[in-house]
Amino acid sequence: MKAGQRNSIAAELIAVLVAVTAGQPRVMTIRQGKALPSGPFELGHRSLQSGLRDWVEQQTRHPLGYIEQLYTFADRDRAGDASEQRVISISYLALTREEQAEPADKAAWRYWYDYFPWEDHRTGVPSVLPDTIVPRLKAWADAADSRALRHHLWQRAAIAFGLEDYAWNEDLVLQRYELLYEASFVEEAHRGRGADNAVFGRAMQADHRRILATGIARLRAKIKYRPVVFELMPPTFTLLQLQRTVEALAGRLVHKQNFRRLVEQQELVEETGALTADTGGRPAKLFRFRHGVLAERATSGTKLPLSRA
Amino acid sequence: MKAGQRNSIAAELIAVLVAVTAGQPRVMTIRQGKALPSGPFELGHRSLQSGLRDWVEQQTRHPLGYIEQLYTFADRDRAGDASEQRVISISYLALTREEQAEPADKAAWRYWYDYFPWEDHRTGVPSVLPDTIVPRLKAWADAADSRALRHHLWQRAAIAFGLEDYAWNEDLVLQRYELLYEASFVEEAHRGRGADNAVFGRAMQADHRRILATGIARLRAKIKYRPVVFELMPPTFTLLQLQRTVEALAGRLVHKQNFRRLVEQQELVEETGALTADTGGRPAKLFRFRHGVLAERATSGTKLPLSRA
DNA sequence: CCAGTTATACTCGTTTAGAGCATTATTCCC
DNA sequence: GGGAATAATGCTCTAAACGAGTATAACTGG
Repeated sequence: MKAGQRNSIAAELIAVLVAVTAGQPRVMTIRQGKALPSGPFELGHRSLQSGLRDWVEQQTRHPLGYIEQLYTFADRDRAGDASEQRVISISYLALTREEQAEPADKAAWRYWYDYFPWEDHRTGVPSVLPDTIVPRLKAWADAADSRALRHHLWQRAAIAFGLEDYAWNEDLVLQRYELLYEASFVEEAHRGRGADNAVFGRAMQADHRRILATGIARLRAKIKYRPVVFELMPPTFTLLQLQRTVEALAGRLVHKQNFRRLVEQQELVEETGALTADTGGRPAKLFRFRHGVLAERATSGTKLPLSRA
Repeated sequence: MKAGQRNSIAAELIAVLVAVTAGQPRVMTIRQGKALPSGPFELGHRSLQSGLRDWVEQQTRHPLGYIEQLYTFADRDRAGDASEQRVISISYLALTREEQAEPADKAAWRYWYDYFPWEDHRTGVPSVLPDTIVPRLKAWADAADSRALRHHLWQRAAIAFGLEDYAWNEDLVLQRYELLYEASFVEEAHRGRGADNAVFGRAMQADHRRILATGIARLRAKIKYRPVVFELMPPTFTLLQLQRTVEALAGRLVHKQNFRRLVEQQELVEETGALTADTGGRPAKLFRFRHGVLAERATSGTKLPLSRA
């Protein structure tokens, strides 16, 4: 059978475009922050990636740098309507430096923790977690029918949110979002019926927030073994700037001395010779990314010296 | 714009279905081992995964267990013809135990090292590497125009194949295949013009061998941090059987005592109480996978205690 | 009984990772 | 000019993880 003739299938390209500015991670959005840049894949596109570039650059006037594929899905219940038209969504993670140029149209950079307030642990555990999310998750789990199910749900919550004896794991962004979705604590879970989205983060259209969660999770995992942070850095930077960027992405603080040790012993950077006329404190050496590492090491990378407890 | 109407797009689902039997890794194929199981995604399918299951089970009569997405692509030069029809290929990695039932039709399990003879280092470096591949790569690199390019190509070869001061890295399956492709050392690179495929492994149709390489690379990387090996194991097994399976996938041997230490201290398995009436040697305890770990640990996993040099 | 084979227990030295202390070099403010 | 505050940077300590090796136990087949 010659495929495609009997099938009305369209492909949609979606980008999670990330930049870190002034120590804050941001994501490019359109429609008042309610959607990620996206557009249909068309016959004229050379490849999926070039199609993505076309759309994003058109919608946001911002060029894409590093790109990596996230996930492809086509679940029937996505659009809500069981129409004849079937859409395959192909999502990407893109990293860039925030440019001077004004984004086009309604495109705008948004702080990503506006969408996931419970994910930023840099200044300690966000109060919304112990105050609201955890008690509600507990109540939700307790409301389950069987004893086994109650235990199972609470177990999942404990792992995802670092409760009981489990430590907080910053990589579980997607699991946390999905748990909140399952428990109907995010607006997307009950469209139109209205929920207090103030507490559970800013909502997005369709499943864009889930895709964003996927992107954040991937990026948090990846910075630990691949030198991708540098895609987000300016040409030269101090080690503290680099550290702040990593911390912004990971949503948690790292041990400064150990971070330096790691970066230097892995020879990820080289001195430029210059110093910064910095904000308060002793002047810092300026570094640049040592591009050689990309060639030398197909493997290993930047492990985060995260704290134990 | 309502997408899809102006575009004639079809989606194809492709599976890299892996099993390990008698210490040998195998992949499910159709058409005399020249193709991976695949089929079009259709409107009737509930999701991409369920569509994949339908096709593979129909073509091979073998049920799929664990499934994970590999990659989605739609490069224009794939099919060779620049036709009006555009195909998006979505590939998956699937793990299973080889079943008793005869595969349907022309479906058959094939040793995956038949396709990549240079990837099996369990009994030492395959002779094809020093005897043929390396000299030819050297000649290929030396034939480049500029001095810079010569150095660059040889550098890439050295990293990918563990030459010069670089150690062999079993995860670089895809990089190695692509290098051989670039150098026109695999049959796929010059379709119809005929090459000695005996040396450079069995060829496959279209880019199926590249997809297989992607699957192997993913699996080799994944067994190091996630307990996915158990998807390939029978319900109970000895630690040596487990080790042999890991070694079959990784294409290299591991240190037996350290492997046991790792598996046990991570509490991946539990004793069944039974022993094996084994082949020669002292009887071994039988273990089963401790399914609890899947719930307990969303992160971390089974690092391989690989040898240094 | 012996050779061969596998299972299993332990030890040793090196490397890595988390944590903390100490010192140096600036700016800001009084 | 003298702190206080802020950063940068150098160094040590400890525990865990990792690669490697030794030793011993339990079985099979001749």
